[in-house]
This record gives sequence, C-alpha cells and structure tokens, in this order.
Amino acid sequence: MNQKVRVRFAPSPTGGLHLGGVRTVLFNYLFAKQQGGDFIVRIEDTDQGRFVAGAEEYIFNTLKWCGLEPDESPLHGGPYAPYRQSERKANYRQYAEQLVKDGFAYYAFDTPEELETKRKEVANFQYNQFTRGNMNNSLTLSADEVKEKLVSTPYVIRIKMLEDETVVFTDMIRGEVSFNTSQVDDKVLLKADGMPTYHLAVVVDDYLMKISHAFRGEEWLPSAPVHILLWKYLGWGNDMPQWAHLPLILKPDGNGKLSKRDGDRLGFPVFAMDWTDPKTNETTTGFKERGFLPEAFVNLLAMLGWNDGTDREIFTLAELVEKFSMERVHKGGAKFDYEKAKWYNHEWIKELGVGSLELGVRSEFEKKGIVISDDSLFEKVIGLVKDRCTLLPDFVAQGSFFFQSPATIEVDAIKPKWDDKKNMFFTELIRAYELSSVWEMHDLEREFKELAAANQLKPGELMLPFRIMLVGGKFGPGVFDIAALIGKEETVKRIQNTLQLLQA
RNA sequence: GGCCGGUUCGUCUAUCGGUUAGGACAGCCCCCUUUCACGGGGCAAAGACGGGUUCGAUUCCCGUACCGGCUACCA
Repeated sequence: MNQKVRVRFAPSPTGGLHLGGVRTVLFNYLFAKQQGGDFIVRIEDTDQGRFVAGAEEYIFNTLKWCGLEPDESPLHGGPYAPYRQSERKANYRQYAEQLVKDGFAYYAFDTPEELETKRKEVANFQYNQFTRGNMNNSLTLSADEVKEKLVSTPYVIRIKMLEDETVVFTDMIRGEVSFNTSQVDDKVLLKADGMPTYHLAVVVDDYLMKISHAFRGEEWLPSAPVHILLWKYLGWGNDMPQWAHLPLILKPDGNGKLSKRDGDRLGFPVFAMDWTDPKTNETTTGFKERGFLPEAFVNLLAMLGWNDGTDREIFTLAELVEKFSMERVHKGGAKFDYEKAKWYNHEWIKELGVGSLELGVRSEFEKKGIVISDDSLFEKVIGLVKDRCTLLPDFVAQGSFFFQSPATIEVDAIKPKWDDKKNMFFTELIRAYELSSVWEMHDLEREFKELAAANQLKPGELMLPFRIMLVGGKFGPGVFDIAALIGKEETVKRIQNTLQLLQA
C-alpha cells in the first residue's frame, strides 16, 4: 500500500481550463495539502490529433492564478519525470505486451475504416466478447498470420474483458459501485501509432508515480472497471489508488454538462482565464478577465459540490484545506449559477483590504486608459467605493470620475427643474468654496447647507444637481466625500462646466 | 437501445428516523440612504411518484418516472 498521499490532476492539453477542470484541481489540491501529501500535474497528451499549442502553458498559468501550485509537474520537475505522457511513450508498450503475454489482452488488426463500416452496419456495435470472435485479431487468426501481420500491418492492443464477472470497487464519494464485465467492451489500450490510450496510460502512470488517490470527473465512472481490471492484470492490485468520481458541473438552464458554448450563449465565463484558440483565433473570456478575484473563484468552485456542514459559505484557501473532506462531496451534479458566482466575488471584494485590491483595480483603470498618479488618492477611492463593486471593472465605473472629469454629464436629469435660483446658488457656492481655507468633507457639507438655507432652497433639491456636476450621473458615494477627495480646484471646475452646459 | 450514476425551494445546499424541513443566491416588499449601492428587516418558495420497513420516514429498502454520464485507435 502507498503510505504517502499523492494525487494528480491529469488534463489533456486541448484548450482552456473550464470550471469543472479547475474544481477537479481544487479538490485534488485540498485533499493533498490537508493530508500533507503531494499534488502532481501530469499532462495527458497522448492524442496528437487533439493537441493544441499553448494549452499546457495556459493550464499552468491558471493554476498559478488560483494559487494551486503543483509539487511536481513538467514545469516544476520532480522525481518521477517526465510528466508529459508523450515523453513517456516508450514506457507503455511493454505493459501492453505483458498483458497480451498473460492472456489479458490481444492484438487487433481491424482498420479504423473496417470498424466504421461495422458500426454503420450493426447498430450499437461493440468490440467485445460477443463480437471479437468475428474480427481480425490474434484470437481469431492463426499464430503464423498474427506473426506476419504484426510486422506488415498496423495494429492495436485491446483488453480482453472477462465473460461474466462483477467488478466492485469503493468510490470515496459514491460508496460501492459495481459493473458486470459482460457489459464493458474490449477497449483499445495501445493505439496503432504506439501511443497508449487514456486507459492504459492512467493506470501505468498512476502506478509509476505512486498515486494514492485518483480523483476525476464522473464522466470517467463507466471506464473505471477497465482501469481496475488493468491494475489487477498488471499485478499491481495492492497499490491501486482510492477512487473518487466528482459530480459534474451542469448548464444553468436546460440540462447537460456545462460547456464553453453555454458561456458564450448565456453571457458568462466558463474558462478560468481568457483562452484564445490558436486555430480560429477566437478568444473566450475567463473569470479572471471578467474581474473575478482568485480568492472568490476558488471559493465558489469549492462550494459547487461541497460544504462544511454549516451555513458558512466564505472560505479562504487555507480554510478549505483545513475543512475539506471527500465524504462531504455531493454525488449529484450542480447547475452553475453565475449570479451566485458574482455574489462570492462581491463578498471577497468587501472582505479584502484596500492593499490586496490595489493591483487588480489599477490594471482595470489602465485598461481604460486612466493613469493613476496619486497613490494615496487611489487608495482612498478604493476604500470608498469597494462595497458597491461586484466585479473588478466596477471600480472603474464607480471611481473613474475621481481621476478625470466625467466624460458625459447627464444634464437632462437636472434640466427640467433648473432655474435661476439654483443657478445663483451654485454660482455663490463656487465663490464660497474658493474662499474656504480647509477642504474637508464636513465643512463642505456645512457650507453647502448654510448657503442653501440663505437662499431659501432645500438641500434636497440641490444634492442631485451637485452630484451630476461632480460625477456625471446618478451614482457613486456621498457627494461631499467626492468633493473632498477631488479637491477644491477640480470641484469648482466641474460646477462651472455644468453651469455652462446648462446655459447652452 | 445498453450500462452506470443522480433526484430537498427557480438555483446552490443543511438535515446522518422524530425539525414549524434551516441557510445562501435570485425574486418581491419595507427600512436606511436627499444619488446608486452597501446594510438591516420581512414575504414567497422544496422532500419526483408509488410501494414497503418502522410507533414514526426527506432520511433505510424496492419499483417507476425524470435528469445526467458513458457507449471512439478522445480524453
């Protein structure tokens, strides 16, 4: 038995990492760290047809952003290198051959075309114990023919499933799961190009890398018997990892597994970070670029299928490491709810201090071409505005007017009720503010109200116009907070500007 | 079609045989706020169905329905 906890995330580099993928990483990571174990990332690039340039790099960037750094990987190195299956190609054949020798597998010479026509002829055709006797393989051909074909034609190696046996295993989430071998087909283990299929490769590499617990999506459950039999046939039964098949993340509407298309369709990200398909040059936006904080992203993913048994919903990564338990992971899939996802981000924005927000917020401003030169003002603005921001770009919407004059002034909001009295008031306000020696929120408010009273105007009628002048629209923090922060000169300038606009 | 898995408010979920079935998101209402939010308070909203087992089932068992996954020389 393996003593040390070692888990692995084994993605195939075919595109962006979506919610389900990152959650699988997360649960692996949480379990490993809690048990003082190792978290390994192994790249399963055995299908050269589906390989996508840049996908591997993307995966590691995503893990870095989420704070889920592997202990071993092609990037981080480790004692079981290489961690890319394409680089381990030479390993697999011997095990497949061993299985043939031991009678657990056989050579098959049927071409992909032959199989395809077969599948067209016979509905639901399966290459299994009932059909393999009619196919081209080392079970039906004479020894000489096999020997001849082995050198002259391409071939695959297929597992030879037992006739009628029950394969039982205990899943950490689902409990006992069993399959009858008569229902599972003779899966290809080694492809004609010499590459292993997933089935062979996971088993061999999990064994070689001493993996103690294998977590993966529920879509793998049906092939679990193949893998379990392989562990047995290869003689490694005692070292087999414990399995856990994670529930799927489903579409918010309708049914089915969440896919990239759903995000496009429903207008929310499904990838962790922006992903640009090198073939089409199409970019799919990610949670990061949408303005999610990694803390929130990790948090919301953890709660999709797991909870600590209390009403608590906000957890740091460290807290998740402490509280996580596979026993509390759900069996059923969860529909993804983008509104709830945003709520997590909002909670995290409120939770985090100005200092932790600064970097991300700054880059949002830069994206919009707004240069922040006054750091102390910047920090004050973040503090003033953060409670009303859900996503990082909201900081720009809520705070750009602190750094530059509003692009547009909604004069229409005040025009209908505008009159000479108000015009006079603001003209006098300019004078009064220009004369003030201190520039502090409470004083500004007091002066404002005194002047209103002197002009027999209710402050209520003047607040909105004043806000529009400073902000450009009906939103933002308290007006006097804003005036105090942007300073005398700027306040006066904005009042004057709007007064002119109202004149026109 | 076959195999496997799943099923509590619209959504995410709590409950490990006895509860007015709890919380959160979204929705609606009110308060706060002379903006928009935040915040506070409230309303509405659920055990798929049918059988068992039991003094008692959301909880255990069986069946049905529904949903999902898989059924490739893809992972």
